[in-house]
Amino acid sequence: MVAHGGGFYGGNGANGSSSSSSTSGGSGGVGVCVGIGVSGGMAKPALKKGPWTATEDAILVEYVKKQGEGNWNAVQKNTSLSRCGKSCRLRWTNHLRPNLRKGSFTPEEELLIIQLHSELGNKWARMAAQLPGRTDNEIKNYWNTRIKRRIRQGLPLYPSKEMAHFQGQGQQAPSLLLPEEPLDQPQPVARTAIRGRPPLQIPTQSVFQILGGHQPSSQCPSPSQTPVLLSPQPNHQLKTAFANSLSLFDQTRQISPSTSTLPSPHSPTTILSPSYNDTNIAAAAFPGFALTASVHPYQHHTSPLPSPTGGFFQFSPLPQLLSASHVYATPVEFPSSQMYIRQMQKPMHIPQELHDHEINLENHGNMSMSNPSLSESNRGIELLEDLLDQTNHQAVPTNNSTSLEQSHTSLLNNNMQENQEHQLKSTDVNGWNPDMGSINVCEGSGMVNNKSMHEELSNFLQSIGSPAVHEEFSLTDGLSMPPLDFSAGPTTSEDSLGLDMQQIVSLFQVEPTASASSPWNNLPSIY
DNA sequence: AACCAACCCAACCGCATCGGA
DNA sequence: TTCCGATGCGGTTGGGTTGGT
Repeated sequence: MVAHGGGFYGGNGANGSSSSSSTSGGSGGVGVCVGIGVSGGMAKPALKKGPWTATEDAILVEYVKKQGEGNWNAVQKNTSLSRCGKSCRLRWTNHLRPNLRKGSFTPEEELLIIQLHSELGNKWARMAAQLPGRTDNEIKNYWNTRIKRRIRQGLPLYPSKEMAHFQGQGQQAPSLLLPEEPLDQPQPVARTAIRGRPPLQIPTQSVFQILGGHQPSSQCPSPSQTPVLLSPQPNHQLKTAFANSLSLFDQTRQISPSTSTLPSPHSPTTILSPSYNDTNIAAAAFPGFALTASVHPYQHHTSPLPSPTGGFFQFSPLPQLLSASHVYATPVEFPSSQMYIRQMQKPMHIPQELHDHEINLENHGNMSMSNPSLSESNRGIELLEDLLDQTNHQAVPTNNSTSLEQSHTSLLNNNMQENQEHQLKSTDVNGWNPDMGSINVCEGSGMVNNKSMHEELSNFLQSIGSPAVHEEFSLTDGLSMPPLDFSAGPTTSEDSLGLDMQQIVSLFQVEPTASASSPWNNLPSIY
């Protein structure tokens, strides 16, 4: 092997580009050998490429039976096989090793893949480790074809059936709420009549374009220093709505009714660009939506951290406007791991006046909704879709704001103000809504996989003054840890709770009063 | 039947990491 | 500490297959 000048497949790039084109045509990959076959003056069997034959498989299987796995480069030395070690290893792991599961993925496997991908991103090998008998290549191929199709069809990455499944299992759901749709089946793009209210995915760069500001030049280390400058343009209100959402990325921004009011459309407004602080959560209020994640380019994994060079922002429907209870999850970076802060949302009571108001707005907007409680979010969807349309048509914001858009932005303003008023009404003297439900902090599936990680998680939660964890930790090594008990409550200041503060404020749309030094002092008795 | 586009998937490629000398 | 081979991983390629027209 060494004698070959250190090269797999001949050790140079020369034959790389031609690759399998030379091998394929023939049935069974007969006899096309590419690669450097000569080293020094001594002729060596050329390294074969392309599809494996049954004979080759048999040789490799026999070899592994005798010698065991590993030392793949020795295969060529010790057998008649003219395959490089790399190729042997690949063939073995992907096709020949025992206990491989062949055939299409089961629905359970598909769900697991989706869940794992939401947590791990494109970590195919790690995903494969949790799917017995499946290879990383298989999973990768499955995901890539599935993703390509869904993107082409304009569908979100994670169908809601998976969400329902995770909720039913008490498992961790990805941070996305999605429309009802058959798993992995082609569907037409739904531009209107959205019943399930899908999240919307809007290219990151387009968002920054729409905002008319600068996008962060790099993701790290501190793009939060870069302000986004909003210029006053006809669609200023729309942009401001976005800006308000994006600004909630930044935990230094004070969330209060005064700061969340719309700025004058005649003056530029500076907001802070998304912060990349680890403890920050991207759960920003938008009428009927929340900015729940950004999806990184090429990796397809969600994160609270927007990627300035690609990917897209994801807006999900706010759960409190849904008719049934929903799990609303937001990923947050956690030391050495990932975890979720999950809100177990009780069914939210929607006051009659708000309900009526929504109906009025619908009538005013000539909208026909079968479910009044969804109307606000549907307007949000249309707003966002309009924006998406803009970006899809390469329309950097110009002066031609449509009447529809004006109507939308008007409704947007009304709704935001109405929402605020309603929130202030329904919260207690300290600004906390007793109907908010509980917050559980729990691990991402498969991430807290041993006792030490559990302890690490425990320490972390204590350090941020987290409330008690109600759920048991199911560890992947079969152990089950008792719920973490922080019933003594937080001991830290509001500052160290910034992470939770912002999420709570935006998720529950409540406004802590300035005098409430520590929101945990006023949490519902469920804690 | 022929054509074409989309899909599937095995295999390849480049790079990163690990570990031993 | 450096070098280098072995291994692992993720992205990409391209031929075969399938389904629609």
